[in-house]
Amino acid sequence: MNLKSLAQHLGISASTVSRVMAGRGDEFRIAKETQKHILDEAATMGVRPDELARSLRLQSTRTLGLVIPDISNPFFAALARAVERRARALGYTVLLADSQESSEVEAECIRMLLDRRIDGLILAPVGGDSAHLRPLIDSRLPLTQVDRVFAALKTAAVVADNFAGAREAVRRLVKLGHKRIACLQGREDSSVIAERVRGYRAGLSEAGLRFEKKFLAGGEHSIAIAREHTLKLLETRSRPTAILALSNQLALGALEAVRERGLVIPDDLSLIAFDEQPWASLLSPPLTTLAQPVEDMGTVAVDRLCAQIKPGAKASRKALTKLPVRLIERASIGPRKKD
Amino acid sequence: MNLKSLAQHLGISASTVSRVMAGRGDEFRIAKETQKHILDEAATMGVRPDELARSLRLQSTRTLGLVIPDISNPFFAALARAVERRARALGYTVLLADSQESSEVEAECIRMLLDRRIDGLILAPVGGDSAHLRPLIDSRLPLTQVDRVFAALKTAAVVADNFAGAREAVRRLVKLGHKRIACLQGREDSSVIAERVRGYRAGLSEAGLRFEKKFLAGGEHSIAIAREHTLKLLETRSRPTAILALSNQLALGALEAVRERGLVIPDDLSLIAFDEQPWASLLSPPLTTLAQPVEDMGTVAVDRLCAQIKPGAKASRKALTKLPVRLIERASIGPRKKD
DNA sequence: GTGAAAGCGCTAACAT
DNA sequence: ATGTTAGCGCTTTCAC
Repeated sequence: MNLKSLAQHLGISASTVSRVMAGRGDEFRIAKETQKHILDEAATMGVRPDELARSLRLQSTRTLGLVIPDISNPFFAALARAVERRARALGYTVLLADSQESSEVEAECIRMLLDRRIDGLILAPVGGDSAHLRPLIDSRLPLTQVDRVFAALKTAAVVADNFAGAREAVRRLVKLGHKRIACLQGREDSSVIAERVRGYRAGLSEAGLRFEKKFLAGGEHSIAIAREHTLKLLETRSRPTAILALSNQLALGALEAVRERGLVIPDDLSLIAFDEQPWASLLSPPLTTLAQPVEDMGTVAVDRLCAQIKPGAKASRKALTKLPVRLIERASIGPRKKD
Repeated sequence: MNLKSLAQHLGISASTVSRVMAGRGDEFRIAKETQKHILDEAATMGVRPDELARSLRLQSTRTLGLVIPDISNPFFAALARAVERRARALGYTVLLADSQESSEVEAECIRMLLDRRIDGLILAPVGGDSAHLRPLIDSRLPLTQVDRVFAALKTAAVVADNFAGAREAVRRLVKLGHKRIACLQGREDSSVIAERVRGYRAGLSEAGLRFEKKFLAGGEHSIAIAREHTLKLLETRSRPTAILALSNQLALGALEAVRERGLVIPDDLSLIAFDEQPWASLLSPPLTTLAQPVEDMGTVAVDRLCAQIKPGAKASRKALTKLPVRLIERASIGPRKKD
């Protein structure tokens, strides 16, 4: 059932039906009576305009694409939720694609979304190389990067203040007397990790502590790898008295290692982790976290994207929005014990 | 840039270009040379067929819809991931919609997906009433329900064996000597919860234990509510010595309550929870869980859906696929102490 | 106030 | 081996 057959059924033209169904009956001064007729019949017959045909004709889909590296990571799940909610509020639908932490899959996702003529794209890139994003940039599709971003791409971007967050965590640990503070990182080629490491180093430097290479461990976004690296970290002769884990996944790996080694938090080791999670406060002891403003990140990303989509949009909305990170202090950190 | 202009540019007809771009050049015995021409030029000019126009013409979008109640629930996030992966492998794209645990939003999501002419829908209904699904059923769109299902709807469906899982948990607790076993439930009008409660009662009954209403607590899928109900549960004079939490969210609420009351697991209380999570093994003590085969559920749901989409599909693929739940025993359960 | 006709970009039936 | 034509369902310009 489509508009045309509905029109035939009612003995009027498709144009009129189309106009009324688009809610523009008054605008075209179509008789109230005719309007009511159409609307009533459409409702009872369950006729709704075909979005596909509509989009083809209008060359606009009212659809946004969202590409994230891993929907099973709670941070991205929360981000997706926020994006979806905001987009819905603005009348957009979201096409979600999971790049599975792979640039190849990411490229494929983007191609697919482009084929579907999305009106704009929110992208949390996997990281590493950005060569595969060239066609996207060239397509001039409205684009906002979020979380992980390639600064060189000069697109609108929304990130957490990863630098300040990491630095604050280190400051807090320094204040507690820690001098050997390790950092457990993820993929080094991700902007998020790079910024957090920068903040970590800045925190050390402020306190007059030397950055030690052996205290910068990790390199993968995986619980298993994080566990291994932490085990190694805890083996070193003068082992760290505090660890800053740069994501919730990494924190889980670190916690496994700590448990295996039989160490006690915070007596033997203080721990701070990025990403607030429902289970953080339930660990023994409760985990100190750096809460990212994930809800805001999603909302702002949609807003910044839609600002580009609007007809009169300036081409030059390239600014980077940086949102604050909040330290939630719990019992997983404590004063450095003599050692 | 589209096929037509590419055709003009090359001085050949649009049909030929279309046929070659669809990878059917040989089938139509188009000269190898012509094919190469077209493909090369398309590649360098970055021309790709418009999926919108293609879908309109073919009346098929190669798109599946997936509606889940809450993407920020790790169970559904994992499910979405599995569905996406499988669909991609079969050449489908997934449109994901989050119904935000609301039947109204669910109805809206479904309408939106229907408007976009998806080829099939995987639905994890919010639960409660199914009246709003009538138009969906009437549309005769290939449909598979997953996780939560309305049995009355007679569609293909994929669920975990919630009954057996809950029963096994109770059996295990009974074997440890527990007699006062409570159950912390979510929305009672969800088929998942109903089945788990049924399993809980079956487990009690098998052991000759009486079902006590006051030991069946909860009624909402929320950490905060679960905490409150658990607090009440632990206040009762002869309080339970074991609790079965029917989801990971509910377990988190229960754990908060236990911590607040200053009780020790498993000495004062044994705890088993549905849903395996990365943090379950890191709690003190590690949490005994009932792992759902979420990966399989997603995969099978896609397969069952695609079986309906295939041209020669039987209209009558209404069976319910039930996948096994696995008990992962950890230190959060122990023998009943004298009390 | 309403209708007829053209066209969005594609593919398939029917030419040759 | 390739081209011509019609039409998927919609919106919009132009006409009355």
